[in-house]
Formats: sequence, C-alpha cells, structure tokens
Amino acid sequence: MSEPNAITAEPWSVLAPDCPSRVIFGRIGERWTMFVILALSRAGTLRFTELRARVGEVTPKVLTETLRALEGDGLVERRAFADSPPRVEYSLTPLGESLLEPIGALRDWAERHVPEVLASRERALG
Amino acid sequence: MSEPNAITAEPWSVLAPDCPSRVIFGRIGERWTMFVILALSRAGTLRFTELRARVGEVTPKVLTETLRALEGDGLVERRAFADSPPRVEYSLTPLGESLLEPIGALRDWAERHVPEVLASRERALG
DNA sequence: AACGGAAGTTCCCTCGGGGGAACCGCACCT
DNA sequence: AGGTGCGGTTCCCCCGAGGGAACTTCCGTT
Repeated sequence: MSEPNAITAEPWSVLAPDCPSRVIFGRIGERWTMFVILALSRAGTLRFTELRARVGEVTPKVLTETLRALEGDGLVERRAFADSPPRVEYSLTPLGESLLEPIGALRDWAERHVPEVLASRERALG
Repeated sequence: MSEPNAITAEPWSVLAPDCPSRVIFGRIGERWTMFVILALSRAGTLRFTELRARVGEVTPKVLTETLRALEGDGLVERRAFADSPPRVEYSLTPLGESLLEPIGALRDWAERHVPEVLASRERALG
C-alpha cells in the first residue's frame, strides 16, 4: 500500500480498516458527503441553514452527522460565533480543498463515460 | 475551488438519480467494488474462485452480485466456457480500464494525505 | 458409485445508515 | 410574555446491503 505508483499495491491490503483507499472511499461514499463538499467548494463559506438549503432534502440530524464526520477528518472547518442569533460557518480546510482535484478527475470521467454506463445498464435489464 | 476547472456544475444537480457523479460514486462506494477492480487491474484476468481468494472474506453470493453489477455497468467482462469443470473468466473492459486513471488519482491523494486524516480523527476522539 | 471441484443459487437473518418528527436553549423583538 | 430564527439534539423506526450456511448442476476422476 506504500508503493509509489497508483494501482500497484496488493489489493488485499485494502481490507485493512486503516487502508488509505478504504478510509477515503468510505467517507466520500456516504450519502451526503459529496453534496456538502461540492456546495462548500462553490460557496467558500456557508452557514448551517444555507447548507441545508443547498444540499436538498437532508434532515438536520444527518447534516450534522456529515459535518461532524468531515470536521473530524480535518476536511471541513467549523467556526462558531458567540452572536445572537447563533452563527456557525463551515468551509473547506486546505486539506479539504486539496481533495477537490482527484474528485474532479473522477467527476470528469463520470461526465464523459456515464452515458456508456447507463446504456450498458439498460441493455443488461432489457 | 469554484475556479473554472473541475467542480463547476451546480451541486444540487447531483441530487438527480442519473447524475454522473451519483452513478459513479454510488458504484465505487459499494463494499467490494474497489477490491474487484483493483484485483482485476493487477491480474488482468481472473476466475471466480481466484477472485474470491484475492478479495478476501467475500461470500460467493456477494461476489456474484458485485460482478453482475460491474458487468451490467460495462466495466467488467464475463466470459464463460463450456468446459468441464466450468470455467468463467473475468476481466476489465476498456471502459473499466479507463476508470483506473481517476481512481488512481484518488488513491494517490489517499496515500499522501490519509495520515493527516487519521491523525485528525484521533484528535477528534481524544 | 462415491467424490470432488467450479461456479454459482437459495433462504434466512442481522445490523446500521439514514430518515421523520419533535424538542431545546438562547437571545433578541414587540 | 409570547413569538421567532438559529443551530442543533433526541428518540424512534425502517429498509436494504451485506453476511452465513447449505444446496445445486455438470462433468470427470478414482
């Protein structure tokens, strides 16, 4: 897993719970993670309710969980102000922003090739 | 980055069930998908039981489901021979192989930055 | 005639991610 | 003294991915 090149490590290493790929794919595979990251990447900084509005039908509980997880991973920063009404601002950390590049690569692939994937799915079902 | 490169589409578009990012992240986020792709990328071609052995503790049922899903997406090819004992070979399609590049980018990011993520997690719990 | 291996299939169960709905503390406003 | 907006929390439930374990079919081997 510590080999220099991309897909060269032994696949079974990925079974370890702290395998880098498991950690990252596990996180970004969660239901709302991508929405939050993409929303923050566009807006820069958002408050809780702004995030709710942008992300869609997420419930406050789940949004809180998602944000706490990303904060725990050091990908999102949470700044609370002692104002009234309370104000909390979320933004990507530098680490979080550095993740945008590889995510973008996957996104680009998706944009280009998902039509093929969807066509293949339909063929498989038809 | 809201810069004109990677992450430019509206985030809420991602809510649509056929949004490219949802399709792809949904698939590679599944439990065994990455193991199968990585194993095939290393070996080129593998039979069912070889795959079982490499991927680890996966049960035959779940491995079958995973392979059928990837086959349905056009990412994996399944070739069955009328031999006896039966022989079935799995390999990546060209489409599946083209996915290795963006996955590799994410993998590289993971290799480089997961120590930070894990350190952050430990801080968050301690 | 029994055995074994390949490639699954079938049935049943468990576990937890995710969702719904309601509640909470605070400080203003009026 | 009641209402409002913010940023959550609490409790409860449901569904489906994933797992366990046994069974199956087809043939060749011993």
